[in-house]
Amino acid sequence: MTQSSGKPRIQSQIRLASFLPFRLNRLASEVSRRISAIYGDRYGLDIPEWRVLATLSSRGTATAQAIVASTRTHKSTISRAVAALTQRGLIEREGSASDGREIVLRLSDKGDELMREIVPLVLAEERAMLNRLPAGQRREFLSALTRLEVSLELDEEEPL
Amino acid sequence: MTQSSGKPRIQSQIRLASFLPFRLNRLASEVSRRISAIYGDRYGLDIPEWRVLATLSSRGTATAQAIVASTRTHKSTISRAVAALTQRGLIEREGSASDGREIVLRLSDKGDELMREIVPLVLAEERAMLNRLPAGQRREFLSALTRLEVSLELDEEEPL
DNA sequence: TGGAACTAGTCTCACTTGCAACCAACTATA
DNA sequence: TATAGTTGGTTGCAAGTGAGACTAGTTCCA
Repeated sequence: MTQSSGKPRIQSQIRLASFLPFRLNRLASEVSRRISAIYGDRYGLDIPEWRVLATLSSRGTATAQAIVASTRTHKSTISRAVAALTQRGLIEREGSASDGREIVLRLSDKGDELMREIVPLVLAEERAMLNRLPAGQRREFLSALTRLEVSLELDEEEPL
Repeated sequence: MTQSSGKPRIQSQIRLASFLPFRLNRLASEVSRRISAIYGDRYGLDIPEWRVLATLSSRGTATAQAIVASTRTHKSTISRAVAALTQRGLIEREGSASDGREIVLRLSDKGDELMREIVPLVLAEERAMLNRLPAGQRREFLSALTRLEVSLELDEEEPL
């Protein structure tokens, strides 16, 4: 009665299994789970902490605000991650000369060593997942991803 | 010093902007945000509630356990969503004849009407996002998604 | 038939995170 | 140089969620 009769003009049933946001969330959380198992279990970092370290590893220095903007993570979350990492001696904070409100962050030697250890493991796991796709499809997938990001304006990030 | 000298054999720097889990999470949350704005703002449903309704709309009836399995959502989350939806009169609970522990769930008339109203809006928004990709790339993207799901074993769902 | 092992669903607890209020420091305008 | 508005960062609070204990009901098998 629901769909076999009458005018099926409008799709009024939905299947979660083929519904884009559901699929993306499920995939993203599985991929994150596998990656964060590396830095989480072995090194006791959570996702926000990892993002801070990765940003600093990539940029050298950054303010909390810059990390907020580039990771699209809430500033209170970043603030807490920064506090925890400082506590553990993995990053260093230094007042900015030009703006007394800002605090410039950088990896400590200890943090830098840690990242040199973790990053190759994490990138290897990322590669292993992407390699489940044949090369052509992998390229297409990544370029579609890029196009969606641009189109949804997710890529507004200051260049390094 | 870090990368311009010596052996760059191993990649020890990371750029979040090109890091798969980061990109997937960001995309998934943006896509979810846009879709859930529809059923959230206008109809006061959260994501777990939406998942329950969508599953029931698609299957007709289901137990909480079946919804847990097919949505990969924690059973306590589903339990709360079911309670809220029952409270609002959108779904009905009926003890199972064959198994006294189970409760069979189905949309109420009110819930069915609601879904007939929401689903076309939601699907239109999903289509609008996918249509930002040209047809060929869209196909490739979706089939890569499927392949990743299979490969990561995310698709173990009972058939309808 | 009488446990032992298992399953469906609820509930409590702890943890994470977003919101929003807040403080301190900066900028612009008069 | 006083004042209003803005911005960087922190913190208290509340909401949402997962882990896991718990209850009730079922299945299995001696």
